[in-house]
Amino acid sequence: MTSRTAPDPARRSERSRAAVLTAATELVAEVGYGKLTIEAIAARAGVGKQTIYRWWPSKGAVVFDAFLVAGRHEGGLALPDTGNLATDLRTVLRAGSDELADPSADRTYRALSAEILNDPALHAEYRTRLLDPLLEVTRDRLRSAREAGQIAPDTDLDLAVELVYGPLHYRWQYRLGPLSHAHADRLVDAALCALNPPTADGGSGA
Amino acid sequence: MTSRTAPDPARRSERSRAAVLTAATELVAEVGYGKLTIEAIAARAGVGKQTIYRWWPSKGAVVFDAFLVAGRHEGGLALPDTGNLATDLRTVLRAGSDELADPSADRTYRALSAEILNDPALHAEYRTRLLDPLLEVTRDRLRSAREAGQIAPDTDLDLAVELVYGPLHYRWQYRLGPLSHAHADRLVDAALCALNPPTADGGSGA
DNA sequence: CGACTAAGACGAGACGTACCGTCTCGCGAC
DNA sequence: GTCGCGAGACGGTACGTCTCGTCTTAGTCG
Repeated sequence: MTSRTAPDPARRSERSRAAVLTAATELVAEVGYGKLTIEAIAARAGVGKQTIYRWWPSKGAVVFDAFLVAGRHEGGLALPDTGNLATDLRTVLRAGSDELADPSADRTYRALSAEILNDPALHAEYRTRLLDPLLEVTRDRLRSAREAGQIAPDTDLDLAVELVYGPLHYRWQYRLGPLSHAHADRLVDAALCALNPPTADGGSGA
Repeated sequence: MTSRTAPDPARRSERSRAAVLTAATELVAEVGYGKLTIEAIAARAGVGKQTIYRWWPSKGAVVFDAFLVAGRHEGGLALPDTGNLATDLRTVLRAGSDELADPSADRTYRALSAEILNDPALHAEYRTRLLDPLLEVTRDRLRSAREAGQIAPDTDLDLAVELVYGPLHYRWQYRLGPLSHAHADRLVDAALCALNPPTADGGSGA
C-alpha cells in the first residue's frame, strides 16, 4: 500500500505524459506559475485531470518535470577542467549568471524555488536530480584543484561549494544587483582567495 | 484613484489591526502558512474579511506584518563593533544560524521567502523594512574595518556582504548541512580571508 | 463648549466564481 | 479481462466582492 493501488508505469501513455509537460511549459510561460492550474494543463493537453493526479503529486512536480525536459539540465552535467581552477569556475558562474539573467528562466526558477522552499518532497527531488549532482561535480573539480595545490590542502569541499555558489544565489534571489560576467569573475576571485593556501607561491594573475 | 477609494488611515481601528496580526501569528504556528486562509484569520480575530482586504494586499503581507510585530526585527538593528571584525561577524552569523536553526522560525522564514520570491510588492517591502537596513549596517561595519586596515582598502562593500551572508543563506535554503556556531565561524574566516589585503602584516589568529 | 449630523470603518455573512481532488463513466489498448 | 485513458460530474473550500446595519469619529452649528 504505497499510495492507494499504485498505477503500473509500464502501461503509462507516453503520449499523455509528453502532452502534459508541453502544456505545462506553454502555460507557465503564458500566465505565470501562480495562475497556473491543473485543470488548465489538462484541458490544454487534451488529458483527463485524473491522468495528471495519477502520475504527479503536485503542481510543482509537474512544472519541475517540464523544466527538466525542456532544458537538458539533467544528465550531461560536468564542470570543465582546463587545469586552471579560476578559469573553470569563471566559466561556470558566468553561465549561471547568464541563465539567471534571462527573464523567462528567472521567473521559472523563482517559482520552483518557492515551491522547493515549502514542499519537502519537491525539495528532495530537486536535490537528487539537480542540486546534488551539481555540487558533486563541483566538489570533484575542487578536489582535483586541491590535489594540484591550487587551493589549501585542508580545504573543506562542502564549505567551498557554499562559498562558490552562495553569494551569487543570494544576489540573485534578493535582486541585490545585476548578474554580469564581471561580477561573476569577482566572486570567483574572492572565493579562490578564501580557499588559497596562506603561503601562496604561485598567485593566480588577476 | 490610487486604489479604488483609498481608505482613511486616520480612522483605522487599532484594535482590529492588532487582532488580525495576533490571529495570523497564532494560526501560522498552528496550521502552517500553506493552510492559512484569510477567512480563518478573520474568524479568529473577530473581524470582517473586508477589514483585512481593505488594509492588506495579500496573505503574505499580513503574515509579514505579523512577523515584524512579533519579533522586534525592525528598528534597533545594529552590528556590534568591538574593534575586531572577525569577532563581530561571528556574533552576527552565529545569531543568524541560531535563529534559522529554530524549527518554528525556520518554517516562517521559508514561507515568507517563498512569497517574496514571487511577489514583487512583498519583495520591495522586505527590502526596505528588513534586508536593506541589515545590509546597510553591515556595510557600515565593514567600512569601519576597512578604514582600520583590517580588510583590503579597495574592498567592494556590496560584494563583501554577499560573501558574508550568501553562503549561510545558501546552506540554509537547500538544507545542505546543520547550522552550527562552528560552521558560522568557518564562514567568517573564509569571508575575511577573501577580503584580507594580500600582504597581511597582522593576521587575525585562527 | 457641547450636541447634531454625515462619512466611513466596522463585524457579519451572503454571494458567485474558480479550482481543488475524487469519483464514475464508457472506450480502447495491451 | 484488466487497467490506463479522456471526459466531466460532484461536493468541498476558499477566494474576492458585495451588502447590510452598527458604531465610531470628524466636522459643524447652536
